[in-house]
Amino acid sequence: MIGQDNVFKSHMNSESVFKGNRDILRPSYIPEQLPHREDQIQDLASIMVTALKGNRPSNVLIFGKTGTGKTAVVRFLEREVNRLKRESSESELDDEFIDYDIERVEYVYVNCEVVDTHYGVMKNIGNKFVEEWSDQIPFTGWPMEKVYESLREKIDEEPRVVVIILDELDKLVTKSGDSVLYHLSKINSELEQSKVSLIGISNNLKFTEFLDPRVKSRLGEEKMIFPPYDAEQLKDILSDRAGKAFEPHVLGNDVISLCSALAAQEHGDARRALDLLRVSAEIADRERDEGVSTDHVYRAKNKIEQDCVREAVNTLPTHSKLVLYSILLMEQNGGEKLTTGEVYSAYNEVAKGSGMNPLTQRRITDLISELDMLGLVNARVKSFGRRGRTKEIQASVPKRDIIDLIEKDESIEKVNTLSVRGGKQTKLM
DNA sequence: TGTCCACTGGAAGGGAGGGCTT
DNA sequence: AAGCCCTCCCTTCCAGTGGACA
Repeated sequence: MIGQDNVFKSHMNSESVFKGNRDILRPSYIPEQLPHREDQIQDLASIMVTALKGNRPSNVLIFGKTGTGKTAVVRFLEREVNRLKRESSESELDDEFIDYDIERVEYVYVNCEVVDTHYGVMKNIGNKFVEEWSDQIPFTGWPMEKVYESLREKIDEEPRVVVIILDELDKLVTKSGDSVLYHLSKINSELEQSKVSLIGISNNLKFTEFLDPRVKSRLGEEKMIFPPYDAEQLKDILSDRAGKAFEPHVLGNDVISLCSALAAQEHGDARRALDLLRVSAEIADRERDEGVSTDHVYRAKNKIEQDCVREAVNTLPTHSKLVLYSILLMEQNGGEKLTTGEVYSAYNEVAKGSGMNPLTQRRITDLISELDMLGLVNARVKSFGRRGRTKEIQASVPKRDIIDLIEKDESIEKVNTLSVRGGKQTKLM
């Protein structure tokens, strides 16, 4: 029941620039057409069509930067196969598919950024073929060999062609090595009824260097490289989606061009372009503006960047937060280009002040490297000759904002900034 | 040219925490 | 309950390093 003065009421009745489903502007949405990826779709379809005939398609490795449509193309084909399967079960298939064995094709999608352990990947694949909860592989507890055996048996229960999509595969390999790929790429020799084909998706061309040569050759039977989109192509993609997502005449003249141009500067990232357009419209909506203007786009750009940093900081483990906090406090007190030793001393004080046992310096060097990888600090190794060799560390986030954000964390005690000196520290060891 | 500093970063291993098996 | 497995986070140990300086 929505009462007379319910807080949502005024918002529910307000006009929106969106025509309805705003998920159309989310990168995960797969549209009916993928502009400027027709060639890639055809290439991949020509490999995957083998599966529809009941044979094993070659394994495929797909490379390309973020937002170049790799996942979209693969999932597009998955959807097409599922559509054929549906039509086939309802006997509505065209005659040309009469000789095909479409209902025996199964797709399994695993995002290795989310599931990044051997066990997790095997478990996820195996459980796709289980309906009963009690038959599921548990999320921990089994030896690897048993998980693999169970996965193999489940796949081989009936004759089928299983296409396993491993998205963000480089994340799995750099974190947990190539043993999953080793097992999956040789699984066909142990299957009696079924066949397995792998599609690996990665935005890092070099990750195959970490692979065992046998795995590398089995996995890379076919390779595809997705080029970045240029500004014109991004414009087509955005126009296509905007037509479905917005009421007519809502978008200002240059809104789509600007979103495309900004995203093209960042290696042609369509995901970025879509986010920009969506957030711009959300800002316009929130301010009850009737249309989206380029001003909204610039503000959306800032908002996305800020949200990214805040999200990254918020999800840091406590000790990483303490390290970042120490760096920011030292910089605020006049320190610049800090060394690992200086940061460690400051961190020691901050950790003790918060009632925590400080970690070792070895561990802190790893945490600093992680902060560097996240783009929250800039750390590079520099030699000072006789004065040693160490990292030179600088924060690359807005100091005051992030200090405030970290101080909101209950487990971290606000530190009297005067106690953490900028510049050279006296050693506490 | 050799020394030396202040680390870097790899390797190995411990232990806690999740959960299964017997 | 005891024994096992896997993952994560961490410590300990230590060889290696770039370049200023004697």
